[in-house]
Amino acid sequence: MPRSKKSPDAAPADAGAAARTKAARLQMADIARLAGVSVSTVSRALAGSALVSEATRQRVGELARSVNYTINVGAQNLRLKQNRTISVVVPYDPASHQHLSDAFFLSLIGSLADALTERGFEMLLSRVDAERLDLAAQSYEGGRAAGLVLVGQWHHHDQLNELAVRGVPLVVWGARLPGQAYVTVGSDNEHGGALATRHLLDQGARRIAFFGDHALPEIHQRWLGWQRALRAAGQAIDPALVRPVPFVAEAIEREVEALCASGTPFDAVFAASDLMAMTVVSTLRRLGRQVPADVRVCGYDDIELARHFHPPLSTVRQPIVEAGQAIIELLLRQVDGERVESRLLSTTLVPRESSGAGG
Amino acid sequence: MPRSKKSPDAAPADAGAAARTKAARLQMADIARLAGVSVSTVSRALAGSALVSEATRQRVGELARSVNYTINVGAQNLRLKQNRTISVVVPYDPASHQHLSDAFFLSLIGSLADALTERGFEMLLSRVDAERLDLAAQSYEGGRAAGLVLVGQWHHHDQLNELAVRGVPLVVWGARLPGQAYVTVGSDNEHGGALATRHLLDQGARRIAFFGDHALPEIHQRWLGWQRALRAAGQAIDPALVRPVPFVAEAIEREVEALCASGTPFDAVFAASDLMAMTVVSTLRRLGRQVPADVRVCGYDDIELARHFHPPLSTVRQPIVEAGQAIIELLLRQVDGERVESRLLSTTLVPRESSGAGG
DNA sequence: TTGAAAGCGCTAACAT
DNA sequence: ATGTTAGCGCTTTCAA
Repeated sequence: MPRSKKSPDAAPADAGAAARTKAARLQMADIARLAGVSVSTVSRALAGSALVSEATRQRVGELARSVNYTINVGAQNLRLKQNRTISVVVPYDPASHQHLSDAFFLSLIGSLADALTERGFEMLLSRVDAERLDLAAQSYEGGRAAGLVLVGQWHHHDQLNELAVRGVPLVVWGARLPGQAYVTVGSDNEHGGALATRHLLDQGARRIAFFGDHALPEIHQRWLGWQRALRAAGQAIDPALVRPVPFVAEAIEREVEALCASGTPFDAVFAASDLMAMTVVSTLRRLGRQVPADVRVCGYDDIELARHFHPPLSTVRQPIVEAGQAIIELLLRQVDGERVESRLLSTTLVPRESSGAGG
Repeated sequence: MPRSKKSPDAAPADAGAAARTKAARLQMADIARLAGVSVSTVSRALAGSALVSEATRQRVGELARSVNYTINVGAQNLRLKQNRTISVVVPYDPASHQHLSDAFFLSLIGSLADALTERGFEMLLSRVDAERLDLAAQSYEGGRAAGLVLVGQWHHHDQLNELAVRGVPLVVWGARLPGQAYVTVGSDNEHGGALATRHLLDQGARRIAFFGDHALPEIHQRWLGWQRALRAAGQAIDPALVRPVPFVAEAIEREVEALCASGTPFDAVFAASDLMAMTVVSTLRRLGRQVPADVRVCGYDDIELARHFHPPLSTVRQPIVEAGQAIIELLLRQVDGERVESRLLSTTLVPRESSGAGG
């Protein structure tokens, strides 16, 4: 005996299937029936079309609202081949499988969310193994997102280039690199590094250690800035003062201990991030060195807590809100088919007490 | 002259329309053509169906991979009426129109992202005016998300109840309240408040001020814990020591100044969040009061930076990773049609130097 | 001003 | 083992 023509598919017997929709949600046909008009009319009314009489538009609109009907955006997108979703991807290092935790990135995500919300876009947030960045493009390829934001460039210049060449609308938060086909937004890391270093010199420091993993593009540029400022001041670059260290509290603590134990004299630290600077300060203090009296410290990022730290942390501000806005602007312009250039955001020095500045 | 039957719609002349897809993405029909099979076969092959020969499955799979084809999840969801997306909503106070910035909430979002990624779900992140929480349900009603997480309860008990009654799968991070139809996950705020307070008493404090807006449910419960611990110690509750203050740095600073200026003696502060505690500490220091020598301070949350603060901040830990896991677990069980109970996560005291503990 | 009907990209019954 | 076909919820042409 043939099934009813209305249901070509078997009634789902797998009642417990994960993520299966429960109670059927209202749809346009329901509203149409309730309003006594056709679905086309409902569609037009809800879209505010002038093709529908004022009265009908009102009636349909109110009806929809009163029963909490919301248009099915998936179906709408499918039909319209459009899409107001942006996928924000945070690559993670599979080795450290670190959780999303750095205050700076978290804030950046907040500012991206704000920038998207302002423009009526939605944000799809996901984490992806940094070795499998090609996966990041799936939400685009699958039509789920109109474009991609990658928060953090890591070592994956080539994979990113490939995505861009493939035509994926993409903006990466990170450093501008030679031979780069993708669009980046980032702060002027080299300038920022130089600002911090010159400031420490101005405060009387003569032996400034650099803390940070300069294999990463952004950190590398901050390191170049450090070198440039030292050279400009006529100082030699002492390799013993370069302390490559990942963004991991334990590693930072060990590195501070190692530096102190090494006997290499130093009277200042420029750390590649505020979080790192704070860890450096607390470790120095534990080892009996005063900040800023014995060691002047400057960080990078200017996260919210920097000014409440003790001593208040001198740092280089990366303009987070502006960053979120710029990333989204450049991305949406790409989505519209425009060709856009990478953007370098200006950094500013925020001198506070940890470097012996102000009070 | 009639148009070709293949294109019932006008060719989009609005080339610049925002968020319009550019170059047509590959679809199943393309793969089918390239592989010389029907779309059904491609669909089955990609789904790993046993109904397709091993050879074909391989061939189709490789072909799809080689051309970066990804299934259109929107269309798939529409057809399957399923959905592996969860909408995470952060309500914001329209008055302060504060940006997403508190480290605790940001970390919680990170842990939600992790919990969802683990389970193969995607996360849609959005901010919504706290007065219009009904909007939060739209992503569910519109079939865009299988369920909702609300990060922060604020004053909107009633609106939340309404959502729950309407059958929206929903989990709220916040306090468990009487007459609550929705599911919450939150830390045991009253116990946490009592823990902190008793700890301060144990450290010798006798006049403990409470900082926080106890009109908010979670803070209210921490405040109750404070009261309970004081009573248990046989202390009177001095209203002058209750300092209701919002989570805004300037307001906190002013409140500390006011308390100091008031002449009301106090030798400890229990602050409703770590961020607040840090601001309190830095303000006290500016006013010449030593922490912990003159004033012992304890916070709430145990954000990452608490232990690197100076002095390292005593606090009550809310288990963030566990929170993210619990929220997602309870939500997905609701999505599966199960009825679930709210969950109270245990809090633990983390004594550090700001309260005069350890070293 | 409205409705009927086709089709967005996919899946699955049904027919081979 | 594979193809044909209907239809998920929506928008828009075309016809009235």
